[in-house]
Amino acid sequence: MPRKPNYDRNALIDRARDLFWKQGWAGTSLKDLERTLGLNPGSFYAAFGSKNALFELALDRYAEGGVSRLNALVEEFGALGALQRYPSLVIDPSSASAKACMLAKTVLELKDQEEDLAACANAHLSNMETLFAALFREAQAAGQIAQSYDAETLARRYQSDLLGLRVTAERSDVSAEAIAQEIAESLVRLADKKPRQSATG
Amino acid sequence: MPRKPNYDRNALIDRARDLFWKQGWAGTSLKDLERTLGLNPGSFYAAFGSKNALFELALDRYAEGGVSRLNALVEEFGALGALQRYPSLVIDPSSASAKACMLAKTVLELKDQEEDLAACANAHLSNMETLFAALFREAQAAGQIAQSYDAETLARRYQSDLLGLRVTAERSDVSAEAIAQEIAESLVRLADKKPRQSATG
DNA sequence: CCCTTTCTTGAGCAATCATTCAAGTATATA
DNA sequence: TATATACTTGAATGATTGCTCAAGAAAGGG
Repeated sequence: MPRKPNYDRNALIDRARDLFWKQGWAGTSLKDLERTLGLNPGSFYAAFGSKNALFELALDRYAEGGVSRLNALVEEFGALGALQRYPSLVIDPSSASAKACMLAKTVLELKDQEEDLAACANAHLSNMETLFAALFREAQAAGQIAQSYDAETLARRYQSDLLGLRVTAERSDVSAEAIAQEIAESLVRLADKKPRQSATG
Repeated sequence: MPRKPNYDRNALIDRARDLFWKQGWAGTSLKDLERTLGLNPGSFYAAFGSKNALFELALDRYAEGGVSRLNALVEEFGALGALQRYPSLVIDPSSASAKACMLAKTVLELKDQEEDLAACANAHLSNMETLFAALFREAQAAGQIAQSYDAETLARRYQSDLLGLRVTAERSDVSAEAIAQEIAESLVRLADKKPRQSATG
């Protein structure tokens, strides 16, 4: 009997994700959202409940996108190939509304102010790290990376490099692409060499 | 004839720097500042002019501290020694009010909203990169790093790794220290090996 | 002690914040 | 076509934002 909303909720979440990604949590007012989504306050709150609820949906949507882009690379290029190409993909100027990782931005901005949202972003980052570790293990099983490395350690370092790359990309497109290449090349060097037991102080 | 302020302006800037560092620009209200600095609105505006003006002072102060800590390491351990120790120093839990770089946080938060402040942070980051490059050149002159590397490229990559490390440190103290060690060790490997001309797509 | 100069106080400003809600509008079923 | 059910509208809420300014308090020089 009722009436259907005259908007595509899914598309609205995408647009909200892009806006939050670019402007951050505090930097995005409800007026901004109303304008970008074409929604009046009443409709907005009927659809999403609150600004924070929509932000969490945007985080989930963002993380989803990252995972599926990574999986697409795996299908086409295999585990190691995906790990090598992901850095370049993620700072591709033509792709997204921002370079820096939205999850990292959220943790940095909201750690002290909105624990719940920061925790959500953190969980998504941990999940990505787990995916990376699985890919490193796969590359090891394929003999492309020496068994002597710990996949979890490699994944942590890889994610850290990725986060740095994406911060750098927010500052300068040119030097970022070179760094992305270096990250990819460094993975090749893990094939033969064995890691030392760290003893440096 | 006049009266002297009953506060230490320098100390206030330090405290403001710590607060802005932890909470960000939007996350720090004037009420927060008044409380932390022990200043009423009138005194605050007499002393600093505006919230943004104080934020810029805080950025300068922050950058100053980074430079002088790096220089102290250089005096004690030389160029390469400083580059190796700086990552660990910068995420030392006992040192600072936050792990992530305040300059990077500022760029990420304010790039689209407060161009002037973001540009200021950006300039400080570029300055640090220049310092890193000089240290890499010094290490090359001392025969500790192969001449075939480009010091500017090494500096850019080093800074990017550092930024990633500090974002990671904001999430987990334990894995960050391990990454800091890896960054230090990777510098040693630059001694003998020659870089390939990058040709990977 | 007086006077000038500066600093401190805190009430108050307009603007903006996220959010609510009552009234009006459209639509699918009967 | 009537009715029930949602959705849309937009004015209004109280809280908070960064900031101003007039009035009062303190302290140096004479």
